[in-house]
Amino acid sequence: MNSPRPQMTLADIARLAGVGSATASRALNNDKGVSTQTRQRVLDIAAQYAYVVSPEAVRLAKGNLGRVAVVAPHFSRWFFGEIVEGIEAVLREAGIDVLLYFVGSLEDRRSFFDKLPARRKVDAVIVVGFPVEKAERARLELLNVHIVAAGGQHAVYPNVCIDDYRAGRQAMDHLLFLGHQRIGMIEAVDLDQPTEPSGRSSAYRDALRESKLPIEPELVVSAPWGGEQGAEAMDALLSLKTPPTAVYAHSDEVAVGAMRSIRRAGLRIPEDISIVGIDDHPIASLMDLTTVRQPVRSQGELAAQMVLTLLEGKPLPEREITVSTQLTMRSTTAPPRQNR
Amino acid sequence: MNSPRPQMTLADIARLAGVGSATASRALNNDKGVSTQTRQRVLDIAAQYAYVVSPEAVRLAKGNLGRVAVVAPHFSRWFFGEIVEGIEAVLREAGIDVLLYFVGSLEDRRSFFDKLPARRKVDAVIVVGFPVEKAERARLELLNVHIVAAGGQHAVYPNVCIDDYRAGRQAMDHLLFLGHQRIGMIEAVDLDQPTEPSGRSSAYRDALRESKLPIEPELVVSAPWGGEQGAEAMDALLSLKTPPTAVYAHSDEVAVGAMRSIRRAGLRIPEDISIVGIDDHPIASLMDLTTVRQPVRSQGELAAQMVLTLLEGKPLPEREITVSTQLTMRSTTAPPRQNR
DNA sequence: ATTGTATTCGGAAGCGCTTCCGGTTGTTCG
DNA sequence: CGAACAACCGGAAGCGCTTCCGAATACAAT
Repeated sequence: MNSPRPQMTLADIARLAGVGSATASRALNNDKGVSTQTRQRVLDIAAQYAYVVSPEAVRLAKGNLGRVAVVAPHFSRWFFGEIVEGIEAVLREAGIDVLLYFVGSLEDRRSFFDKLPARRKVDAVIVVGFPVEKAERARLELLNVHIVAAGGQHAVYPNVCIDDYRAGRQAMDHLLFLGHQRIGMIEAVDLDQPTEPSGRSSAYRDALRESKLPIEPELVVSAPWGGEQGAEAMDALLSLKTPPTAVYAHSDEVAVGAMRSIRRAGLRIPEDISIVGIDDHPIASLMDLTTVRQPVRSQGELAAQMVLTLLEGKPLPEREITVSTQLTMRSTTAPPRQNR
Repeated sequence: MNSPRPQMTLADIARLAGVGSATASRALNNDKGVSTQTRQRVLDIAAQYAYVVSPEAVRLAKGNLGRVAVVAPHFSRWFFGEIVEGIEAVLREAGIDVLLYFVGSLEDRRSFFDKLPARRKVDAVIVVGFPVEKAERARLELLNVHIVAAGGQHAVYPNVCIDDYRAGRQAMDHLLFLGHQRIGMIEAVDLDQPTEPSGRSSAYRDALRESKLPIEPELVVSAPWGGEQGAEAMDALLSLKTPPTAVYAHSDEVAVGAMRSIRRAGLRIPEDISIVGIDDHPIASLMDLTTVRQPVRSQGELAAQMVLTLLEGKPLPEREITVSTQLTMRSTTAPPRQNR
């Protein structure tokens, strides 16, 4: 099936073309110092024998790697896939290979950070969507590699992300503006990742405080990212003696889950309960969900570009890029019943 | 910031440990033929100086690559992300690196298949979710690499996928069993990919035919994968003089889009119109969508395992693996109005 | 004491490429 | 016509590792 046809080497091509290996190399790499005819001859021979270079040898000789690692906790979630697409697109453009590391569980992470230094495989690593722990940072520094974070604030490294606090405020202020007084929050947390207090949460409290509204602990429930979890959280909110008239969810997926609970409880959206999410996940538009849009793909692209300039040895124009978010009103939010 | 601390080489470690480079190599690789003390000494020195091997050199010397490419048209769509997760998990387990190639547009594809052979970078490639064209196949064969297809039927190469026809029948038979007589189909197509007649479509016609129901062309509309497109397609169906009482969509995303159209048209699901999708996308559960479930992650895992056995030079126990699908009934399907 | 067998180790030859450096040509200018 | 210079090319030295092979030492068997 797979004929192990002997791979030709540069030396073979050189010999066949009747030139030295140095010349062959120059011809193939489009370096100067080779006459047009010689170059053509080499190229022809190479094409004829389907010559392909050995990237290992090239890299060994040149001393660079041309590879960057992308580390993320998931890929099946839209946000991550989208961001990785962005990264891949610009990196490939630059001729750099993208190595994928999927580190879902804490255990995976640990093993990733342990083994990484053992194999000097990449020029840089892009960490997508989770904070890097102290110990992990130490490992990373060991191998003398550039690090960039995308889609997760991370002051330690150059990073690109949204302003979580601002996004949260956009959502909350919208609800407040509509006249809601009793607003619930479904706080998204990640069990597997070391979690830091999110700006999305403090935005909730600040907004309430500024509106002179009480902050009632029973109105905030937390749930892992994900629709099912959002649904459960919403069930909790719904079982309150006096449920909220509006809900602010940390993500669209969570919000959509919550919507199912509301629907199943026989309540209508937005007549009985308003709901707003964050992300502008494709599903948001399909569900007519009001949300705070964040550009995801470009976060990936920007992070990749940072890596590129870092790789060129240039300084970063700015260590932290914050991409802007905007409220996208659809039809899951409306003034509370009594105000209509 | 990034101290370009000189990287130690094997030779350095060997010298420091007072042994030959051969011995150092053996010690580090846990080969036999090294006394315990010597080995320990080398290991200590290596640890102390944070020695990391150069994978290029190792590969050059050993002659193998240890890398496989995963090629997919998207990553932000759940199906692809999930399948890639599966692949990555088993390949990493085996110590193999996963290179990512995202080939959304036709153009991307072309350039991918053109350049791939120019850099003998991988031992195998896994093609996810799209058929490989003739010309591309030729390129692939050129570089003497294993090829496996996942999530897309592809008789040419070893592959793992679902039985599209069967899945379609499961959906259609369900609708038919409920008593629907006028069933629409939203056929998903991919503009950027060479498309082959899908088993999902022939299932529709066969099912109708077997039930002695007429096949009306106006009842089938096609749309690119994606919610918005599904919504538009549904609009078309809705604008028929007599719209269908049930709709079979080729994917959940399309189905969910269609649901929005139905909802916006003031119709109720399933009372006025039933709808069934394929995939069991997480969103399906959130929308209470009846669908035909396919195991996605395991398709990725199985494909990766195929690659592994291929890489070991063993023959494949079976060239084609078909994973089974099952109807998952939720609440978007019910008997048509008049039959209740 | 001698021969034999294991065990441990180091030298050195690659792996396939890039690149420095010096040698040949061919051209141009004084 | 000779010198100066450019353009082109080949030999060979790495790049950092693995691995073959032979040397050295140790220890058991004769």
